[in-house]
Amino acid sequence: MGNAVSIKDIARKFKCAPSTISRALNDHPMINIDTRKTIQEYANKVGYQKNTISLSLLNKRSKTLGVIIPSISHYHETAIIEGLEAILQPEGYLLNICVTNECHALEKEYLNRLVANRVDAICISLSQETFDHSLNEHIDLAISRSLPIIFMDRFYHALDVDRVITDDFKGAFMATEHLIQMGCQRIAHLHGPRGITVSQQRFEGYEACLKKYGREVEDELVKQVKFSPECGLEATMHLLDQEEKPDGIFAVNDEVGFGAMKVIQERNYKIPEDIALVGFDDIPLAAFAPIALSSVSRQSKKIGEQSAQLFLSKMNGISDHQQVTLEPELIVRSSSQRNHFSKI
Amino acid sequence: MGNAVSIKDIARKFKCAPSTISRALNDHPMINIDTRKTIQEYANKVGYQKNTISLSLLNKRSKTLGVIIPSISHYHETAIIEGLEAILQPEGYLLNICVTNECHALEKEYLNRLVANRVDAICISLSQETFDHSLNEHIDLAISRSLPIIFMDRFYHALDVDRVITDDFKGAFMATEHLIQMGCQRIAHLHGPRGITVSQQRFEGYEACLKKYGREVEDELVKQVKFSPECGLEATMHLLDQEEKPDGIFAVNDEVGFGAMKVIQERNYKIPEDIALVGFDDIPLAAFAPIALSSVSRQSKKIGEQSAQLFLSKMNGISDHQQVTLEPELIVRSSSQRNHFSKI
DNA sequence: AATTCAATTGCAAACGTTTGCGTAATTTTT
DNA sequence: AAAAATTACGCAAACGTTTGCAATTGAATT
Repeated sequence: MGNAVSIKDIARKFKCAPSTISRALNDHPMINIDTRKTIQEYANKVGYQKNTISLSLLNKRSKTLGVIIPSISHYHETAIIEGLEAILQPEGYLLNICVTNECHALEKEYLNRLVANRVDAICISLSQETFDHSLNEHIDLAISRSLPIIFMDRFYHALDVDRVITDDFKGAFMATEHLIQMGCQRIAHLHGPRGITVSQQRFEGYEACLKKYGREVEDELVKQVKFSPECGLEATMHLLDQEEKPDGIFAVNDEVGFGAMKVIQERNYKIPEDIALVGFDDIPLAAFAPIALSSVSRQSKKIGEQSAQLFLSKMNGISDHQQVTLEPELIVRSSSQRNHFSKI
Repeated sequence: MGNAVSIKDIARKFKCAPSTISRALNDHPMINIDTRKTIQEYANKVGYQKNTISLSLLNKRSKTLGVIIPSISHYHETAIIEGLEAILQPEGYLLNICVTNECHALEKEYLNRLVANRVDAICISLSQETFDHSLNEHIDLAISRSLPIIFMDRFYHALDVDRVITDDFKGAFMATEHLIQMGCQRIAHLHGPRGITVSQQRFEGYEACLKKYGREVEDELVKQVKFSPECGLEATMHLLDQEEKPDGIFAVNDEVGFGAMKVIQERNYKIPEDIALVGFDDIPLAAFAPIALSSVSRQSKKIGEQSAQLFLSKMNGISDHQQVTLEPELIVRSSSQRNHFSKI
């Protein structure tokens, strides 16, 4: 790439100043119309392409958005990226995507690298470690330098920030209430990893709903899992090993729900008659689970879109902080749809 | 971000030349050790951070890899990204990820944007449209400017390129042969979209294997689908509507396999006894399908890793083209594992 | 005391582009 | 014909950093 043709090269060719070439290529009326055309044609012929880097240096705008996410292996995260791209591609932006694997050190490293690269803003979903130990100095530092930071999915301790989240509490509440309405008496919860806001929020929604219907959270009905089908399977196995089994399960996400379903069927329990099951995220395969899996959609793509919009408004100089909360949607499928309804 | 502190700012503070600051910060022995320490401490205090953009301009190296992929919603693509990051993060690189949605115009637009941004190389998986219509000028142009282009997954018409692919032909052959060995007599294929190399390769592997065992491809046993469970379901429905039904199905990928499985079960056929089923990609949920889905692993993460390695070797000045072909692996699960074996 | 040498630091160019201002050359106005 | 206005272009600085070379200082050697 050392041989890329520059404005200076063209200027040499035409024996004129680089500024003339620059103006000609930008169709500046100050330059004679014929000169303009000639230069444009030549530039076209030799495949001249503007060097964005020098422009970034000059304008202090890189036309790039940094994206930091803890993982990229689930539907939710890829849908967010799709949402970001859908809005930002037409605006000429590029995405620098960094995956932290829930590791704080990596998050910090990536944040620094993005700042050094002078991205115009950063959309970030905090890592679990950052959350667990409140290791926020790197974030605070970035904010203090007035680099726009947009939080996605996970709350941040400070209040005056920009963020786009789904109301996970409400989603979990809806899922649990649905199970109650389907007549479930003992509703278990497959709880996500500690320290992640969504895990906490979903548990609280589950808890609040039980309370509303005069029930208590029973510790033996709450199992902690990672976001994988294997973990869902194992935890559900333990649930089924208890003498008093659950007749409804609310899984922290669909992958976990898949795992739960597997072991429930292996043990020859009927879904939803014996055990009704609801997941979270509404992944594309949810409807193709052994029994079509009910799920709470968190509008993942919309999170990306809204974050992108928020970013654009920042770029347009809107400085007051915005906090967008999206409504979850309960998608009822066979895994929880019972024909006899609750007596409640 | 207009307020970021620069080397010039520090130079003003110390009433010395920017070059001195630069050398001090880089621990250059030419600078007095005490001066060095003082400057470094000060820089640290005010949170100085090197501006990578100016360095990119100077070095003609942006420490960024452009990644162009047709989609990001499947396991395969996200695993590739994970592989790229795993290798390139420690080397200080960032990834500019662009999703084309199989659209040629977008691919071209993104390619230009990446070139303008002077990425050090581009890892690309060509869009379907680019393939269908051989719209390769944008690629050829980039190559002619000696920008390293690494092709992932899909072949490219030219021979002397860098590429990392899985042997899809072989994988498909293995899947089909396995079905034959399981005693299947009428093996259907759910064919991926036209114009995509992997679709073509997998079909050819299927075809070659049938030939090897003295069979012919029957047109009514080959249905074309998009990479979604919905399409898999619909196509399989048509297969089952025929009077002579298949007793084995090789699906172009696992999502399609999920769709196929759904309708097979709805029609009360037994898997694998009545119909054996094999997918492709070995997605994490494959083992959690209604009947654990046999699949061909294409080592998606390794594609990313190898592409990254190839890229690094390019950066180290190795100019001869490399073509890496990874071996697929057949993972046999319940959806195809029969207890009585073929008489062949 | 004159010379050499080493230790520090500054100067200026370079990367590629834009842009305010100055300056020719040409045309229009008085 | 002189003054004013217009047209078309060049100069130079700026963005932030690095680096070869020159320059300065002071100490060590003759």
